[in-house]
Amino acid sequence: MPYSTDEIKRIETKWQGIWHDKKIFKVDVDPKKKKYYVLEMFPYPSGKIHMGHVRNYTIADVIARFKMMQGYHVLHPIGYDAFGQPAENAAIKHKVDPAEWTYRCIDQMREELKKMGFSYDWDRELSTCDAQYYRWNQWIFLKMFEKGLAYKKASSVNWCPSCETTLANEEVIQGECWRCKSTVVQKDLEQWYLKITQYAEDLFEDLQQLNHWPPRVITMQENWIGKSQGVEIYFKIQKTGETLTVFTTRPDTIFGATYVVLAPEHPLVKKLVVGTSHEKNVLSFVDKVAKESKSDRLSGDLKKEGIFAGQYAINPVNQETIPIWIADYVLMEYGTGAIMAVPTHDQRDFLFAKEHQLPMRIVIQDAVNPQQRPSDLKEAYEGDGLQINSGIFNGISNQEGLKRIAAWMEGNKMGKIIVHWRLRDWLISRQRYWGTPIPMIYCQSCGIVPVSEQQLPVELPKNIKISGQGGSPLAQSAEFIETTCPRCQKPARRETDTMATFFDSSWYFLRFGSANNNEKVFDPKEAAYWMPVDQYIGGIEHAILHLLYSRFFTKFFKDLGLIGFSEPFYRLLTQGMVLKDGEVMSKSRGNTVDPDLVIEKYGADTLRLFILFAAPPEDQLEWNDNAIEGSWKFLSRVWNLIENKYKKEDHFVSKGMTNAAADQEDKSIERERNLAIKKVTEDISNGFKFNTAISAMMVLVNKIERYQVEGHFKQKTVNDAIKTLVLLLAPFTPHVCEELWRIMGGAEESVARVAWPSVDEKAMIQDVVSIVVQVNGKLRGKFDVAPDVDEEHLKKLITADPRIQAHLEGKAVKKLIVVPNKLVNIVV
RNA sequence: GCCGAGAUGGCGGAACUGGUAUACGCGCUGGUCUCAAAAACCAGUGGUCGCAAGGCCGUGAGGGUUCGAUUCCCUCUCUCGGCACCA
Repeated sequence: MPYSTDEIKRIETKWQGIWHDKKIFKVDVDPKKKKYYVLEMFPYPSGKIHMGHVRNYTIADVIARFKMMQGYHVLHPIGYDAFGQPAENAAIKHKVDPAEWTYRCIDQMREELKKMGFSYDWDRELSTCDAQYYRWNQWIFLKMFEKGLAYKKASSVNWCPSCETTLANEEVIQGECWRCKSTVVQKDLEQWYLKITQYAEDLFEDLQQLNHWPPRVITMQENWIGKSQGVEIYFKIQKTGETLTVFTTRPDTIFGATYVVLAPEHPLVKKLVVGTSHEKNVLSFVDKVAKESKSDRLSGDLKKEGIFAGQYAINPVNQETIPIWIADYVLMEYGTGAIMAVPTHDQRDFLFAKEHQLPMRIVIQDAVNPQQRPSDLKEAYEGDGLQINSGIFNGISNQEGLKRIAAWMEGNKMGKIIVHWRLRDWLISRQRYWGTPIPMIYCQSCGIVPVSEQQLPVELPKNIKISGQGGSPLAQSAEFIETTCPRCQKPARRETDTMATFFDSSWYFLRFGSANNNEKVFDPKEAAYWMPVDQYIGGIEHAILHLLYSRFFTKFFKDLGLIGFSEPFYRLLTQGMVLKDGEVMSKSRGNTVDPDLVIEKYGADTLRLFILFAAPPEDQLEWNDNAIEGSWKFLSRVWNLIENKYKKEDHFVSKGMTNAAADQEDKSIERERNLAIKKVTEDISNGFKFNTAISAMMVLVNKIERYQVEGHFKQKTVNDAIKTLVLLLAPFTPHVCEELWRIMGGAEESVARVAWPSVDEKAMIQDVVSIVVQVNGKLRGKFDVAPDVDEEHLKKLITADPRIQAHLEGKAVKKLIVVPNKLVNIVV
């Protein structure tokens, strides 16, 4: 049978059926076996898979199948991150029920995944929109509430005017909604938060353990959590005696503070100016800043505007009276919303002070370019030096001053040493329908009361009109809202907001271990066996959001005593994007390639092979309609190898060769076979270099074909080489390999259960090695010699060669460098 | 501005701890087969000079270390990604 589209379809359908029916990839806890948990970031069920999914899941599948063949007990599950806005948008557009729409999409998605031949344990499939899943979201929320980690507060929040809902800080990218790119505005609302900041220290410190994560993801998380060590300093307002707290990371410069600045939103601003001659101007300035959007304020020319508040503060270290200003370059969200300004040693303060002719004082002496007068400074000096004008601290280095001044201030109650985190608490309530109802009840007499665990799940009501016109859709349903208070049994109302969908995905990896358990969120014993995830694979776009939240939840579960580890993902691979014509594939650009059409034309195996071969997994991958033909051709050549060259009977084939020459050929194939095993195994194990692993298999095929042409070999040796090839290739292109394995008489019910081939080091030893000869570092010749030949002999051999002699003519040999079995360099 | 990653043929990409640069594939050129085409197979394919043998140049640019540098060090250019009035 020739390798054809029809044949491929038959084979792929056949084996997908067998894997499914015989549950080849089903696993359960087995303490006797060594486990391996491979997980890909589960998809949002849009109904169609795209090339990004194909790449992500193919990478995961090769790893899963490779580990299975290596004898690991592999957990490789799949599910659907099924709550979220697209279902609501579809509901508005097509007038369908979001649940119906979502489940239909899931059905389509499942079919597409099956067509790719992924090795999932389908018995563990889950969807976050199932009540059997989201009831555990609610359970976790109640636990967090119980521990004081879930709380409600009124605050200025991020609001997306187009999605009509609140957003977490992590969902605002450069001032825009991560989903729809609308400009995010600030609104004052009362919302539910998770106290992720309580874990800031752990989330930051434990990054050190994640040695198998891409460094850039670590860096991104470090930046996001944003640790800064500093001091809170207490200034007194001269007139009222009230305390004004500022935050600084440079306590060594405190003696150079010549004014303080408040953010326009700072609560003290109004108090300072009320009833004074400054009131009108200050309030109108505050008003003006408030009208600028956050993104306007952060971008643009960074012009610093400000106004004098008409009041003075007292510097606690020297009792100096300095003016209080209000300026837009100080942000209410960071630190205390107030700073001490040291224009000589902070460039922003410097520019502001110049603009408004505020005083300056140098307190750190630049050793290279020492300045005495602030007026000589062209810019702030932010480097190290000796303390001057700093009272009892004069003469010490500022690095020393940093510690001693901080400790001294703390000792004298002028301030407090603290760590400030950039990370904010996670706003999780959303004014949307298609999500997990927050299990809270508002009672007139008891206040905010949690739903009791026994009453979970709080089911999402059906038949809700979704207009997209704002307000929580659940508020429409009287039947949903009206309930009784679990505490006093009086009539009460339910919370109508739903949870951010990132809540759902923050713990699904634990649920996969106990996917069908209806008694518990997950079974601690199963979690102890399967977790942590050995290899997680997904897109870089989740470097902060999902990965940070998942780490937070894991730490929370550990504190609950449900698990014994604090990091969920041992190893992380972030795959590169799939590009077409140099741009990211996207519907809006109209440059997508539908995986379904590619499967239709070439089959899943060819698609898998191409996507693994075209680039290393972490790099961007340029889709190429021509190049995929190469993958098809390769599989066709492998196929023909078995059709044409694999023979059941082992017999000696030699066409006019001496036995010695035939043995030589025979040895050579065996060597190539072992080289391929070694290369493929190492490439998968060390960094998932699938592209070079595939090229090694191509090399083996080239070699086998060449030996065939010459016709000198023992059949058994060639058969072995072909069998090995099929096993090595099986994780990459499983359908065709299952079929070939069966044709060759493989006994196991699936090639996935056959042991991965091992390397015979002895078979790789060569009788001759090629020695490269250089003269002055330039390649001048090659010699085949016996391994470990002695230097004198080698020298004689080389210098006797006329080609080498030509390059040595009339020159004295200065030096001879010999790298054993590799190279000789003659220096003249 | 700060941090991180990178730059290799016409293209995607290889190159172990410094040791034959361009593996493997795509494309291209020529050939075999065919009435023809497709497919398949074979050969060639960094630039340049040369009839040839062979020489010279060549991994973003410039310098350095070394017998020898894509690999190590310094300076610079460009590309991509992240963060960014963070006190």
